[in-house]
Amino acid sequence: MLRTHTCGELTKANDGQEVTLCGWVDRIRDHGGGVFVDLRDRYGKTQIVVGAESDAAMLELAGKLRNEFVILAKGTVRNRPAGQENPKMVTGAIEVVVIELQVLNESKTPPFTPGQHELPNEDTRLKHRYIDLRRQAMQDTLVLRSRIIKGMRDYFDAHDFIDVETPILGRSTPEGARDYLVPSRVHNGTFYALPQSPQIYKQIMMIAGYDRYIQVARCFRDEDLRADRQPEFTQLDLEMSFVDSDDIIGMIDGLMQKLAKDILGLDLPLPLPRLTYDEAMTRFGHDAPDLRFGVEIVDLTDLAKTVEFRVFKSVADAGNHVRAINAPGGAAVFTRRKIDELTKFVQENFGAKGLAWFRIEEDGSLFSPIAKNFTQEQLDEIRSRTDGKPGDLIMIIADTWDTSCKALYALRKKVGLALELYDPKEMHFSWIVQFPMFDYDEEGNRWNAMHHPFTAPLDEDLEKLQSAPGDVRAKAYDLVINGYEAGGGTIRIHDSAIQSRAFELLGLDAQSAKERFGFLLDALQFGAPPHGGIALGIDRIVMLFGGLENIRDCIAFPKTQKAADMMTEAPNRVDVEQLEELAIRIIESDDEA
RNA sequence: GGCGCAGUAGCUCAAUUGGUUAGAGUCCCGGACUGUCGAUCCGGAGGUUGCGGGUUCGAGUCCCGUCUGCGUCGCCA
Repeated sequence: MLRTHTCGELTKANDGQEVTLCGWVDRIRDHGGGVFVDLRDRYGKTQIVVGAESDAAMLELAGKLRNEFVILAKGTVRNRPAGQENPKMVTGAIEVVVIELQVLNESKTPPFTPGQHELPNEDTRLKHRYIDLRRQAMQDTLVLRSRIIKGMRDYFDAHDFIDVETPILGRSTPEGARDYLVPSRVHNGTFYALPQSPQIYKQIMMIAGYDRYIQVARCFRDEDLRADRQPEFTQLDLEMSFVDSDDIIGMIDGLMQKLAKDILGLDLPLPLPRLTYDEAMTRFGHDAPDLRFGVEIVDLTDLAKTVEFRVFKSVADAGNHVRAINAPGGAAVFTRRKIDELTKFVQENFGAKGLAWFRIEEDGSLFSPIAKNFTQEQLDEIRSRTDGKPGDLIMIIADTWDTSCKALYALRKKVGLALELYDPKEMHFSWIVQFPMFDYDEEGNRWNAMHHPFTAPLDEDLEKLQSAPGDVRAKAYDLVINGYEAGGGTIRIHDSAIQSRAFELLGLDAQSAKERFGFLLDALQFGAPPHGGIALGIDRIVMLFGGLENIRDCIAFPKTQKAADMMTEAPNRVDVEQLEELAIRIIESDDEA
């Protein structure tokens, strides 16, 4: 090692010691006769001094240092003169008086510096990611990520799980998300698919008798990005045999308790709270609600049937829904203009027909442009059902179930944020369980698997597979943290009769099921144990534990919204020779339609 | 694919109703200075206002198109 210490560890205890530090020049304060340099590595910063003790040559060299030069400084640790300590620095009690100074490497003037106060725009950060990754915040996050993954591995190792790698080059099973495809050279005209998850492999590991499997698995989905979604992401993939839902949930409960304690110092009481899917949709309009605050949805459909107001009455009579949320103290924050914006927002994003609202005045009366359409009794009823208090704002969506859920969920999120109804540092863990097994595809006129086609139904719902598929609930569970889906899993079907029935409902005949999943269906017939598992989104968990707002900040080299890497400029065009070997021809489209 | 926000000096931003030579801080270059820690002081350099059209006597500003980044809806079994 060129160095004897890092830049984050020297204290008064090292006074008088001769040390050698290596690092990057973070900042220079040049007084002519004396130069102060903050030297930085990933452990911290230490002030080094070239001053009276130094000869002219070293002073000249120090004067030539610039931001992000890589230097080696050999010197003596010395307590700083009285009054010159810097309490903001961990090493602020000491400084290193330089005896020998070497420039290990110069740096071009960087487009931005890791220590600068205003963060550059994201494209600049992504293009020069090596500079961005020098920032304290990025380093903290990558260390956090490493600790979380190690915590997971330690926990599962202690519970007898084994870590198995599954293929990256796999078979395309076109269902769900789009695949990333890799052309085969040996078999021209055929393609591998990158895994959307190791789902099928881990089930086969159960059939093979490795009853506790984990993997830190890279997954790929060729779909559009979001702040919390990357095309390439990492999940903690897990599968267990001889288990039911409670066993998987319990295992992950234990993991979350450990991580919360080790990483955040939080004591999580177990079991983590569980909500059924129906409950979540009814109370919050979403299957991953943010439970750090209340503001639950109140159903006013029955009341709406009795009112004169045609907008409400017609919706209710048509079998649709009139539902409300109450923004506590929202009247002051959501002005008429803000409400107009919210109305436009729910109309444009969710196709809602409108947004009705009531403001509760100081005297308890309800003010609204539509108030004249209601009797006093009806107004009182609206107020009491929504638990309205003076200063509150009641927002009502009259629409289909689906639209009212989406609009009210989105409004609830905005209300929680705008009214600061929760502490941003708070963490709330919960499970959403008993998802519907299928949802109906109106356009395709058929049932779709809500999770995947191997998900097992609840035992008590088995007979409804014949009579009422839409009412069948699945042995499925999602882990929700602060309104984000942090993981999801299911118990799998290991009974071939039930599996056949599920395929039938999904419109897959025996022949096409065999074509698509033949190898798994075969394997399931050779002694498949009852099994199930879960996948936890590691990037999202890092984001949530780190209190961050987007997933790119949790990944060393993330992709942009158009799935590009700004640093390497991937994806890129390749040589004609490469394409020829793969028997691939590019069709250039010159029309913009 | 839809909707929205943004793009001006290396970086972060400003520029009145469309008006004359596009400014500031920082960075960079040169100089001064031994106790700074967002050092200070003096001087200097630095611009295809993302790109392409259009309107106008005149466009950073208005219009059309396009590219890039971000947010979001669709999408993500």
